[in-house]
Amino acid sequence: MRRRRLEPDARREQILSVAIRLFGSKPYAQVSTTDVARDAGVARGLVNHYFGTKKDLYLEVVRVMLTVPEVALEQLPQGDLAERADSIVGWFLDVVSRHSTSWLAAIGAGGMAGDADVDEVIAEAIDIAADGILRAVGMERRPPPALRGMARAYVGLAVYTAQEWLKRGVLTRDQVHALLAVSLVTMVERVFPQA
Amino acid sequence: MRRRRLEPDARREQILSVAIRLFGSKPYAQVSTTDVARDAGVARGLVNHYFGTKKDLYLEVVRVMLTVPEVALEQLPQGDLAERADSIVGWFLDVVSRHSTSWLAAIGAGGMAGDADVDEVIAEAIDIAADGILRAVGMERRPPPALRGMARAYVGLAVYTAQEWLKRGVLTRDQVHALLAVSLVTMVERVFPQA
DNA sequence: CCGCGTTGTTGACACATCGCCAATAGTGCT
DNA sequence: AGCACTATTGGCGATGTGTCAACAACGCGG
Repeated sequence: MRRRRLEPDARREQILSVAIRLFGSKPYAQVSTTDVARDAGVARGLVNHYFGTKKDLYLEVVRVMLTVPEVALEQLPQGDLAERADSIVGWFLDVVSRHSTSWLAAIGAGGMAGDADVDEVIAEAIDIAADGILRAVGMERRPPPALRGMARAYVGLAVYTAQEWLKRGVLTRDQVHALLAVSLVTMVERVFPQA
Repeated sequence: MRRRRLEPDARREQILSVAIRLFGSKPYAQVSTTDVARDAGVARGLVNHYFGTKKDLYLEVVRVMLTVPEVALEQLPQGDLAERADSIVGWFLDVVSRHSTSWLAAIGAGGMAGDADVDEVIAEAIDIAADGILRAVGMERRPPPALRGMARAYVGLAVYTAQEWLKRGVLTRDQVHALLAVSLVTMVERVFPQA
């Protein structure tokens, strides 16, 4: 058996990419560390050596999957609320549809939702998205907790709606876009002020 | 060792109640059939005998948890849209807050989201809720798929928002109520017509 | 070119959980 | 009381996971 010796960073990267592919195609419980090791052409023990526990590996995967380019959030048009809502929704749908399968698997927690650590990682991603929404619609820099909660709820709407489009296929992109844009304008004008 | 022999229905019911309690307090992976058997004062093999696999048992649990009283959905006030939206939202928040912990655990899939069978059970519950929403706001009996998709997305918003209230505590019930009522009216008037 | 130490890598052991099934022993009936 | 029915048990085999001592690939000095 020929062993190949890689730089730790390279090996870690390689195993991680295999894990991303597997966790992106099957739920958590249906992916064994043996699968990851086999596909990476590596002993199972090495996976634990680099990532600790299986859940730790999964946390890394989810982190990568949910890390979306934050770019182009600053260069939003300076038009009125409706225009800004339109463009932020379009940006969100672009990001989601680009790597839809892995994104959906991650946001659905691929079978580990309810676990405290996994929930925390997902919550962070939703927080980032919610803050992006708030900034895009011209909210203050330091929003009160209630306002952020409302923004997170809106992100939840966006997630569910995107699933109806990408997973179920019962909505078109235009319908999703309209639903989210209208909802966002309504929330900004009539709900957010209550916080 | 003293054995006690029960009627199959009674034993099944007893084991199920224990499973509901455990799955309601910990995610799927952290509940072993050994735990269920021990708390039920029963051999582990008996759990498999009555429910088959562990996932089958979990499916039963989720089914029970998400089965909410469909009552009082017919006796909604016949006022205008805003009034009907108000009362359906109030009813939803009542149901959710009554058995909040178990309901949240179930709708979050307690660590099995992504699994096809579990997703199906949850999807059925959301379907029922979505149809209830559509009927409450006076929609047709046989809504087109797109319309049901939009209604399901709204249910998703309700779920996320309820979590911000019950789990995070950053929103008050009044704020949640306002958010959901306003959103529902907006969707019925300006989004649903597109389907 | 050859030992030699560093360390990436392996294989196996211990433990936990699950599905399954033959053996066991309550329970009601004659 | 004896018996048949079946609810119930306990253990076996398979699978998955974390850990760790041992192994070997690669760089380096002689």
